[in-house]
Amino acid sequence: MNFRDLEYLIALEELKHFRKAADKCFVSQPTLSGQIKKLEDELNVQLMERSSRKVIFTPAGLDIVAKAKTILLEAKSLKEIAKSHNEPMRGTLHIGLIPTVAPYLLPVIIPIIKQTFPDLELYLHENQTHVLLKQLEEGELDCLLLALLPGMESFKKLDLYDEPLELALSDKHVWSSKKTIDLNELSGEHVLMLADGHCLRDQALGFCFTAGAIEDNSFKATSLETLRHMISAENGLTLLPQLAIPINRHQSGVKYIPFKSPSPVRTISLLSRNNSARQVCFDQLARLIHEAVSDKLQEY
Amino acid sequence: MNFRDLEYLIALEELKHFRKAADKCFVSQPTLSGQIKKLEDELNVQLMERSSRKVIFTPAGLDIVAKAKTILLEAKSLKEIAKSHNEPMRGTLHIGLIPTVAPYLLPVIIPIIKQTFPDLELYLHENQTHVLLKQLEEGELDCLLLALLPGMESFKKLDLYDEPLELALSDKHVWSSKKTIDLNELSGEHVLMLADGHCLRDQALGFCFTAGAIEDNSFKATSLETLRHMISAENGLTLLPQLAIPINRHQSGVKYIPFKSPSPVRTISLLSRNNSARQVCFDQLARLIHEAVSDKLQEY
DNA sequence: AAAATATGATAGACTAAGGCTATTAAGAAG
DNA sequence: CTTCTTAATAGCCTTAGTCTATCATATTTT
Repeated sequence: MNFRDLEYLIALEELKHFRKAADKCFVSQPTLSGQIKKLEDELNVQLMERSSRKVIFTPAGLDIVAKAKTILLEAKSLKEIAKSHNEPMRGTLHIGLIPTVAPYLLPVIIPIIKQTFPDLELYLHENQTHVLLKQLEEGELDCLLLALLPGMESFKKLDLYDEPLELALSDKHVWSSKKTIDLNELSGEHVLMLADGHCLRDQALGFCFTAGAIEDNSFKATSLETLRHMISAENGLTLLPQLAIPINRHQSGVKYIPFKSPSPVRTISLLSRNNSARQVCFDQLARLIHEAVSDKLQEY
Repeated sequence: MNFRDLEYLIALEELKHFRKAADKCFVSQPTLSGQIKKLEDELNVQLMERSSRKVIFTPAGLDIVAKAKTILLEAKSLKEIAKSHNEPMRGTLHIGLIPTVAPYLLPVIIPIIKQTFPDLELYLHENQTHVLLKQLEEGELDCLLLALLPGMESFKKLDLYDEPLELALSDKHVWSSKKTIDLNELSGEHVLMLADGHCLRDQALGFCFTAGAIEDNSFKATSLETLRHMISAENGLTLLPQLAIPINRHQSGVKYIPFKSPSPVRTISLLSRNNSARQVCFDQLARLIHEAVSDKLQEY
């Protein structure tokens, strides 16, 4: 049995005439005759009576024509589904983000995405890098927005923006009035850090180690916001990414000082599976995010 | 697109593995790969991501798998429908009967048919011969139960029973105490007849003409029951088929006298289109009716 | 009654779709 | 670096589906 056979059958029921039905299906009369016969053999039912004057459908034939019609409708609907999925900026998209990116990046990009791609239905998953990578690999997520680190080479990468880190300190701190600061000045200083597992912790630790700074082991923050409050309360120091910093670099008792060039920086990228079907979608999304964040970072 | 392709796709979604899915479908892995690829090309959507380690379905793929499943279910249901029609003694049957047969034959056969073939749904259509023949030809009726007449050769015929005609007369009539009568005794007698169009009228007229009897033109009955009442009221004569006659041959002021051999007789047959799909059904039905009526006629 | 017409079935050849085996290519794992 | 796994590719073969031409049958016309 065959979609084509069902079409032949339906045409025949409609026209009650082999040659006319064959014409309608753009095949020869013997072809249609043969396929109808084949269908009858396969179903082991006589679908119609033929004579040189009339084609009379049996009850079986009529029942089967009715069912055939619903099948062809379903098949058409399947093609419609395929067509609707053809538009790349449509449908659901599961995006993974790391906690040091999500709360600061999303307010910048979500409104623009919603406006530009209204048919895109976003699901946002906040998790640490290693979890996200696993979920991406398993197909639970479609793409990730995170800081690029070694070990991500097996994924397709689209760079979005380079985000400088700045020094955050209490406005009571002796350095609080500095306009800029050199990374090496941190030498010997105690710096507060995020908890294990946050990639920003590892990156910040790297910069601090190079500069000769020391991690303050008395406290490990579980989020940037906690870290920020600790700076204000404990008169400590830390590194924060620029998007987490208010434009005027002074808020709630915390001051933010940019580093002199070369500033410590992290690269935020869009990661997807190498063979993902939605590269077109990701390309467009990456370009949009790149532009939106460039505009925003320019303000600093 | 193809039912087989959809099966391949569903197996692949279930197993997430080309070779295993191919095994499940009893084809080689390259065959399945190729058909899936063909399906993707045809639908112009990527249905899954392949890597040497994983098969991850796209949202499009999942949607299409879901639809494919419903299509295959419908296809299965179509085959079920075919199968159910395969049983010959099942389903609807439109039977045409003539008015001089229906009221006397049906009480004899309907209970037995219902009991023997409970899955047969009967629709009974009472009409005169020429109407029935047209309806049979057009496919509106499946078979006819009627008196065999010339001009029915183009249909498939199954003889059911030969029904003798008997003489009906008032129990006040001088002949009313006769045990039997010879057809030739009707010579010169006035006989009441059915109205035009009833085949029994033509048959009875034939016998009477041969015997030298004369039609009483003052009255033409529209049914056998009217005719019977007229006999009682007018002291007339007529011929009635045996099934319309009470067993004891005397009821409501009418007596019935069988003819001496050779008795006038009509043949009741089952007619169907030569190429009807339900010959098996008709054969069985005919045999059942033949037996039931033989038993009944034996009682006279 | 014979010829013409209409209509579905059959025969035989051709094409293309679908299938197989063998091999390749690309990742992943040891 | 090699081995293993797994999907893709190449090349060949079989079969299903198609076509044209013709036949068989029934109906209508002459």
